[in-house]
Amino acid sequence: MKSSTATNLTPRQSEILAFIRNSLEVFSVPPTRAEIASAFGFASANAAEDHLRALARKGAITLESGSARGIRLVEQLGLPLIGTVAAGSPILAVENRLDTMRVDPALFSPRADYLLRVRGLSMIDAGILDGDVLAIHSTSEATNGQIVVARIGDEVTVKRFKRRGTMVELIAENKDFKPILVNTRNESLTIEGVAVGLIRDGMMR
Amino acid sequence: MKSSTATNLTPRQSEILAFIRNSLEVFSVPPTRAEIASAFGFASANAAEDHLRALARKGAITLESGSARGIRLVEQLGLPLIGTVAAGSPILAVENRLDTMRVDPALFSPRADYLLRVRGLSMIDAGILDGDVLAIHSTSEATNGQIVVARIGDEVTVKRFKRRGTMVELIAENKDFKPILVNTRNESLTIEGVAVGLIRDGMMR
DNA sequence: CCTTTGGCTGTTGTTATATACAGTACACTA
DNA sequence: TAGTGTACTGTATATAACAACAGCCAAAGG
Repeated sequence: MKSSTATNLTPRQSEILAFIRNSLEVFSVPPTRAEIASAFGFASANAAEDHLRALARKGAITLESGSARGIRLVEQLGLPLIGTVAAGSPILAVENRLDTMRVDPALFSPRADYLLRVRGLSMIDAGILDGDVLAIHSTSEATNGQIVVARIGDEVTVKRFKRRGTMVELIAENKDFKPILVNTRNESLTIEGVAVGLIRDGMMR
Repeated sequence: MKSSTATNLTPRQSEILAFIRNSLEVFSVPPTRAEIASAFGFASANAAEDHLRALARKGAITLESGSARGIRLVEQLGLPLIGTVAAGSPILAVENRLDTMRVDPALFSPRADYLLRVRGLSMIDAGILDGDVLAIHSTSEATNGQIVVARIGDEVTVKRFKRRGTMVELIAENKDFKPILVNTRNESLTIEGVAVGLIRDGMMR
């Protein structure tokens, strides 16, 4: 299996990483380039920048472009839980991130971009129960048989995907639900992503 | 007694505080003014600024002036453990902060500014044991009888302070140690601070 | 030998962020 | 009824911070 942290770090890079950890622990903020430089006695903040790039390249951190103190430790990175989707409920925007779950995005293949909690029983025969969290890979491409996150106008739903010509069939995995038929010629249908995994928590409750 | 968190927060202020907590939990970074504003739908980042000031005034957070994302939750604020001082060991600079201990700075009076771990037995008769952590109030003023952090040239030591004219006596609280006599006329002596408290951890080990 | 990589210095442009100031509206209270 | 605090809008500005570019030096490796 072997996922998680790549550790081809040079000694110096490990020191930088440790400093970032320390900064988070002690100040609860990641450091700036200048702070790193001054802590290590660099005359130029760019030395810190280089180290950060190396750490990002090696997968130890991620850098939030343009954001002040935008250093994130991959080891405490998770996937954003974007919202809850039922049959017909509006999806929340990425900005309305509800929570983060500490899950390795690379656990799923293709990699998961965000999580979505499913409400309702419409996918129960696919083993997707009420309250389950779906790992979603963002894409507008779907192939027949995949479970997709689809947006029809303002409404978002999770269904199994089946295309026949210009007709798309969104099939609930529950015999009590009828398939949704969409003619892509005159109705707007957007594929938001495909389900690449599932997480079920709170099983003991 | 009554210290710690003042909770005269308005509902709105509590929401802001909760958002900051959430931001720290989810992104492991405090939010910017703009992020707060956009999360709450404020048209102006200044609304966030005002809330932050109110929260800072009420003691829920502290604001690091001029620093990007310089919001700190008081509830997870602590005192910096600056270094270790023995009789004659060099003190570490504030930048060489070793750790943070979650202790209310206002627990001590006057308030503690940093912590110092003491090595050695030179103050054992004052109840300061090897490994104890002293809470230090930064000041260059000391009165007779106080336990001070004194710097003589490059060396830092913790002793009881006694001034007689231009002579300063730094007295160890251990009969095996002789007092240090400093003539402030020709020797450099700096009072770094006075001990205002003591913390002993690891008593069960 | 040349090339690459790590680890730096030094400089500069852009933008993200903090923060001050002026003003509005509303609720509370002395 | 004037005064105060909360909760904002809107504008403006200084600077903190990111990030790109150009180099230098030493060690490693093919």
